[in-house]
Amino acid sequence: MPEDVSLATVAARAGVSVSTVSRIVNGEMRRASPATVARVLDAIEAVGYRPNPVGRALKSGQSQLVAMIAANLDNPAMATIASSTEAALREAGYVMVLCDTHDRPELQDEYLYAMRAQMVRGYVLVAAVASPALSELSASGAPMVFVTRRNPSGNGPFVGIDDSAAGAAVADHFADLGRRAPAVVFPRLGSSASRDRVSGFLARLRERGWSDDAIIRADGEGRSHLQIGYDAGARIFGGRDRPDAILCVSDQIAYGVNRRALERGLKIPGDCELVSIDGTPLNQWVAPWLKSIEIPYAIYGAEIVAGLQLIWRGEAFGERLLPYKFG
Amino acid sequence: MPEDVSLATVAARAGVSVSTVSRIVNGEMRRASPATVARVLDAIEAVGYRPNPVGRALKSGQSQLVAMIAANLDNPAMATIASSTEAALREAGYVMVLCDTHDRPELQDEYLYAMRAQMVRGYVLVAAVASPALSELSASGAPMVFVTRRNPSGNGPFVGIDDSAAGAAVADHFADLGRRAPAVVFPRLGSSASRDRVSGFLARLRERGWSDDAIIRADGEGRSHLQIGYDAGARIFGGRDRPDAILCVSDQIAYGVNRRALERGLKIPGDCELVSIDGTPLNQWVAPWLKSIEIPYAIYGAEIVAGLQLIWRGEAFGERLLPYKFG
DNA sequence: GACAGTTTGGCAAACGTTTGCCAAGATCGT
DNA sequence: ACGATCTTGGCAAACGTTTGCCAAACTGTC
Repeated sequence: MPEDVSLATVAARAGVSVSTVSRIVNGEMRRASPATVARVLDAIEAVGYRPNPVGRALKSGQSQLVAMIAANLDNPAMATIASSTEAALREAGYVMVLCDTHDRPELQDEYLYAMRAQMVRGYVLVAAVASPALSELSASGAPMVFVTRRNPSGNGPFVGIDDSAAGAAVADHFADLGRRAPAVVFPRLGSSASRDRVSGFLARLRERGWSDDAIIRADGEGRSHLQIGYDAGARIFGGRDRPDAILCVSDQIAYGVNRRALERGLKIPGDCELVSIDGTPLNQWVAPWLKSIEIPYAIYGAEIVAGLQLIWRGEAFGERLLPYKFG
Repeated sequence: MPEDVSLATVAARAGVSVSTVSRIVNGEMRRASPATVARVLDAIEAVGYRPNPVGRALKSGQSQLVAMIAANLDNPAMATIASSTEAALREAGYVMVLCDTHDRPELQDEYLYAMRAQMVRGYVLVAAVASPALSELSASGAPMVFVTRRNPSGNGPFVGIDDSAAGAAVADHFADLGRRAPAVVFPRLGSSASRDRVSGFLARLRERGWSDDAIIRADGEGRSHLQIGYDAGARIFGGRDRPDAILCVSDQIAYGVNRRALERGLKIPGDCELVSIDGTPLNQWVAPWLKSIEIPYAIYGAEIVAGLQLIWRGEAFGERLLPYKFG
């Protein structure tokens, strides 16, 4: 209903100037007598005034918008991160702008420029990829938080898990279970997360007596983790050395590997134990055969926003490693 | 790099006035001599000018923002709609703001007001729920497109499938297969989509000779379709009349029903044929046992944006029913 | 009763645009 | 050579805010 109500509308109704209303709206109550304040507050109520974020942004040089630049929304894990971040931002009075880069650096750059033009308050980069605009922006000191993958150019605030430790935990699990032929499946173009998971896994296996070439490694090309798992599965199950335990660095890779296993008539987890890192809740429903390191994506949003707020206040925010569960 | 470049920067460098630059930026080439145009274009290039969307929005009363108000991002189908819409909007030069209402009317209202304050160009409502602000906004003639669920208050532009026909197609499938005891599982608080799917299914079964009480109906409470399916599954499989074919009005409901079936030791699709309406690509990987009406969510974005553009041009846009595939 | 200090509130500029209007200068027809 | 018309471009207002600064009008003090 309130169509065109601005400070001027309120000011006219309360019989004061625009500046007085503005100050009251912004909580500077000392700048007016109690009587005036009351009159203005009444007027605000009466006409249903709400501050115009655009005018505010123009004047102050920053909007209430926060950009989330994500690599791929079709990935349930990222969708959950997006959803929880959106909720946390709203809670804090901000509005989330969502950009899906499909993992392409040019698109990421286009978005970064567009978002700066929008005077966004901050950037949340989920699984960011290296790109010119990113290093530029990161160097300029813009408020940003990296999620899942660390800043590909330099470092910066990070929210995620201890990927290396997660990989090691899976190695321990395989070893404790008495498995003899462990394997790991990962994307060829690894992010920092993938790499850390794999190297943590390998390092722990070495510590527990495996020789390096006794560990089967299979990577897959492309951006689709489903396809990566499926392709790698072909090589793993087709080779001479059949693994009896496989670490998949993401849920989707595990889905792909499992499909291949099914096609080959293998029993999961009977013939081969499958463990993934992600552990989205959907697994319980559609992939009960899958054991996972569960990453608490649903609380990422709160951590991300807490981090942003620290940065806005000028305080330090290095990294926040969240606890995972091996369920 | 270009930090604070505005029309004024360009104007100063080209030795013309701000207005001239503005007009040229907006393509009004006839308002200046070719020489001037060239000079201005050079200056724009040199300083790396990009129009400030905030200033523009303030002046023109509308931003380049389009609000997507979705019920639940954790649902892969909606995530895909969000992703494809985002891509189509970017293509057309707009920026998507994402709001997740978790199906709650108050939150939806909060968002609608916030988005109007942002002077968004249009609204995309995915699975909208009835709420005061929605009827208000819808009555005010704001540009909006309803997706998946029709406008709960009145009608408006719609993008979706012919839900009733989809339900009927499943009924035909069951009949043709010779199934004798069909069932349907749906959420108690049905959206227009759910209702149409169910009624299309029932109507066709009646046409093909079933009496109304021979058809098993099971609904479930709550917002989680997974849980709805799981709960309904308990009743369906626990009852005396075991169905031999079940229509689940969404993928997630089917996941829930299937889990229950597994727990009861039933073979899907051997003992009972399961068909869902949604058919997200993930099914091929994690639910090969599920037959689906496949809704082309990946092309929703393009249709939605095309619809918005029609509306912006003042042309009519009633509804767009997209073809589904029964795969 | 004069002076300083404090309240209270308004004026006006600024943020980056867009656009109606006006004014020179150029072009043309007669 | 003179008015009519067109071209080219600038001035200034406006969109809704915020905020530095100034000016009344109080309050209190000696």
